[in-house]
Amino acid sequence: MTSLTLKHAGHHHPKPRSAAIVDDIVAHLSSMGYRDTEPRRLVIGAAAAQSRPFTAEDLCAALPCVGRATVFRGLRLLVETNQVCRVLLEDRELRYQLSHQGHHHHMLCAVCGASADLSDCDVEETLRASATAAGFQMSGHWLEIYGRCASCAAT
Amino acid sequence: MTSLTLKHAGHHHPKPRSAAIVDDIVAHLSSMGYRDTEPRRLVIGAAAAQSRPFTAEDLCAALPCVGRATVFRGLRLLVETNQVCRVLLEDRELRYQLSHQGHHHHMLCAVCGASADLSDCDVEETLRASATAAGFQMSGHWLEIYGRCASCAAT
DNA sequence: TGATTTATTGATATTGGATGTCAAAAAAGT
DNA sequence: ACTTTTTTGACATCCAATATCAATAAATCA
Repeated sequence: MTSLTLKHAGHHHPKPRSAAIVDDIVAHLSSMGYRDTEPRRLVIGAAAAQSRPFTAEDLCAALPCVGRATVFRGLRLLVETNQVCRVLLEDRELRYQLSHQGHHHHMLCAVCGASADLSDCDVEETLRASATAAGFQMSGHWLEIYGRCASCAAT
Repeated sequence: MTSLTLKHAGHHHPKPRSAAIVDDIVAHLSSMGYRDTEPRRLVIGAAAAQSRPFTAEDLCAALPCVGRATVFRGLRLLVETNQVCRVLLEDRELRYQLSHQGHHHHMLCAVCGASADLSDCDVEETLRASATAAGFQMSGHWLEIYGRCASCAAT
C-alpha cells in the first residue's frame, strides 16, 4: 500500500500523482471489502484528473470504455465512502470533487470555476453558538462559499 | 391549522394566515406582471399550508385538481421570485419552503423534520474573514444546519 | 497452482422528477 | 364585450440515475 507520506517524498516521483491517489483510494476501499478492479481504478483516476468540480457525465465522457452504470456506481461508492464530496454550485447544480481532507468547505470561483478548500476556519464554533442560542442542537452542516478566487479577483 | 374553503369572510373576520400569505405573494407577482389565477393561488396556498419542507410531489398530492405541470411551473416561479427557497436535507434530498425573510439559514431537525430559520447570526462576517485570509473574495454562500430542534433534543 | 465463491461489470430496460408542446381557457387591457 | 397575451393542463418527452441479470473477474482457499 502506498503511504500517505509519499506526497512529501520529494526527490523523484515513481508514479504520477494521480496514480498515487488512485492507489490510496483503492487501498482504502480494499480495507472496507471493496475489490480492486480496473474499471473502478479508471473511474477514480478520471475523478482525480479533473481540475475542477465535475459531473458524472464528465467522467462518462472521459471514460467511453467504461460502462455508464459502472461510472455512476463508482462515483456513488466514492461519495458514500467520503472519498469524493459533493459540491453545490451557486446555480444549484451539483458537482463532485475529490475530498482532500476531512471536514472542510469549498470556495467556488464564479469566474474560473475553480474550487479551493477552506479548512482552517472557526465557522463551526460560531455556527454552533448561534444554533445553541436558538435552542437547536447542531450535529452537522453544509456550507458552500461563492465568490472569486485570488487570481481572478486580481484581474 | 388551515381552512382553505373560506371564501367570503365576515368583514371583521380575520383572514387565515395562509390566505394573507397567498394575497401577499399574488400581489407581489402581479407587480411583476404575473397574473392572478386560481390554480396559482392554489399552489401558493398549498405551499403555505405545509408545516415543513415539502417536495413538488407533496403539492401535487395536495392539489389533485391542479395539473401537474402547473404545480411544477408555479413552484418554479415561486423559487425564481424568491418567494420559496430550496432546502437541502442531510440526505441530499431537495425540498422547498416559503421564504419568510431575506437572507437566512435553515436549521433542519433530523427527528421531526421541522425547519427553523436562523437569521440573527454573525456567520457571514466570520466566513468573509476566513475567506479573505485565504485570498478569496466572497460574494455569497449557502448554508444548511443539521441537528435536533429544541423540542426533539429535550426528549 | 486451480477451484470456488462472491463482488463487479456492462448492455439494456426502467424509473421518476421535471420540462416541452400546443390547443383551449382565462386574465388583463381597450 | 372584444382583443391580446398569459396561463392552463393533458400528454409526450427528456434526463440523470438506478435496477436487472447473465457474464466476468477478483479474492479466498485447497
